[in-house]
Amino acid sequence: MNENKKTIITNISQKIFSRYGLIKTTVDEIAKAARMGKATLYHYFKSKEDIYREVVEKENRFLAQKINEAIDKEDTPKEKLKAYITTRMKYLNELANIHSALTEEYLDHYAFIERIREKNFQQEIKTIRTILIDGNNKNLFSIEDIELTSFAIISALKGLEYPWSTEISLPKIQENIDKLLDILFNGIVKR
Amino acid sequence: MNENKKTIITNISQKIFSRYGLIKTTVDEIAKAARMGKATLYHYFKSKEDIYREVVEKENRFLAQKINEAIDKEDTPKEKLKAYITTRMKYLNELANIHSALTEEYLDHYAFIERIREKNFQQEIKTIRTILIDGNNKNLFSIEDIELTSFAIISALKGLEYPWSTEISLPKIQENIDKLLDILFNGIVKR
DNA sequence: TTCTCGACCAAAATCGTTTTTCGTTCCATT
DNA sequence: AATGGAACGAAAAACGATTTTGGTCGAGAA
Repeated sequence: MNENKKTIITNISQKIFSRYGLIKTTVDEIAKAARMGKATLYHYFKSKEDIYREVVEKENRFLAQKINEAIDKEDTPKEKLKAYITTRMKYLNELANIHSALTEEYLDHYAFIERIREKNFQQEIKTIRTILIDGNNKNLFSIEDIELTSFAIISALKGLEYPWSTEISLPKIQENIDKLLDILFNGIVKR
Repeated sequence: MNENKKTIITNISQKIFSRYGLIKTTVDEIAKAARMGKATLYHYFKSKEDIYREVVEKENRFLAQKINEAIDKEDTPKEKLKAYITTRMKYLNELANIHSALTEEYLDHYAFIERIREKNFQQEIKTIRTILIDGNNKNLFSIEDIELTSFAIISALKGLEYPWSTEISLPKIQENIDKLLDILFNGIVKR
């Protein structure tokens, strides 16, 4: 099995899927862009869906890697959490396929999309939990139910990813993130 | 102008729009259900879209009223905020038209839907701000930037409304709301 | 004068049929 | 084992005819 060919196909189809999505992209298009016959694609992949799954999983791994790198650069759990959300949003904007996979309704009925969403979610839970446990251990946080708190924080952060308001400038988005993190850390109740 | 007829049309069409949505509902259907001729509907309303706008705005007013009633019943800003999110979610589940108006992509390009979304959002901002100011005045909260904090809290609460996770039981949803509110109030940083 | 509604109009949607496209496989060749 | 042009069959798109639907007209009743 030629892993190099598989990688070529993945890289090339990644770009085309980014631009046109799963439906509008044709196998013929991918084959031509990769300078191969269509049958060759089927030598390396099970189906068109399989190519797309590989592309989305690749971007999900890349996203996780970038998030982990950003978190590892910080010392305090506070900075880690901040790095987490900032990096996640930055790369979700860049990685069109994983972004689509997580948000587009037309992909809802694909089983593999469901698995990727679950995986991405478990990655989120794990990452947040790790940061919270670290915060508790360093006596900076005071969290009793780590699991529930992780879940609640992810809910809150989802509100940042969801395109619910149309007229928010980019500076305001960063201000919003900063303030939300401030509230999540310190709360609004007087100390 | 017979306000009673207008009300009859609005109430009847509200039920039909709830069930079938804007597209699948026909003017003929509404006319028959209201026991009127089609032309009569056009005597009271500008267009089909105009009837739908009236229905959605009616539900939005009702939602606001229910939220205000729930908030007024509480004494503390904490309880008010809790009542706010609980009541909002409860009634958004019941009021199919305003719920659709706020969330359905196929309605995105209607100007009146944009205005309703903006109005609903301003209502949210105003309600949250009022609660936060009350909290500050009672020396319970310690908020410097009311506007930004309102905005950030709304972001966080949006994460609860967004159907981002598929396998959440109803009890878990309530737990999640409670924990998120706890975090918003007290933060996770050790006090 | 206001309100009502059946008939009508034009545009949009639906339908059945035909044509084209596309995901996948076949099979000969390298 | 890997390759790729051709072929296959199902699905999607295109097409033209027909039906449906949003909205209006104009006569009549209240």
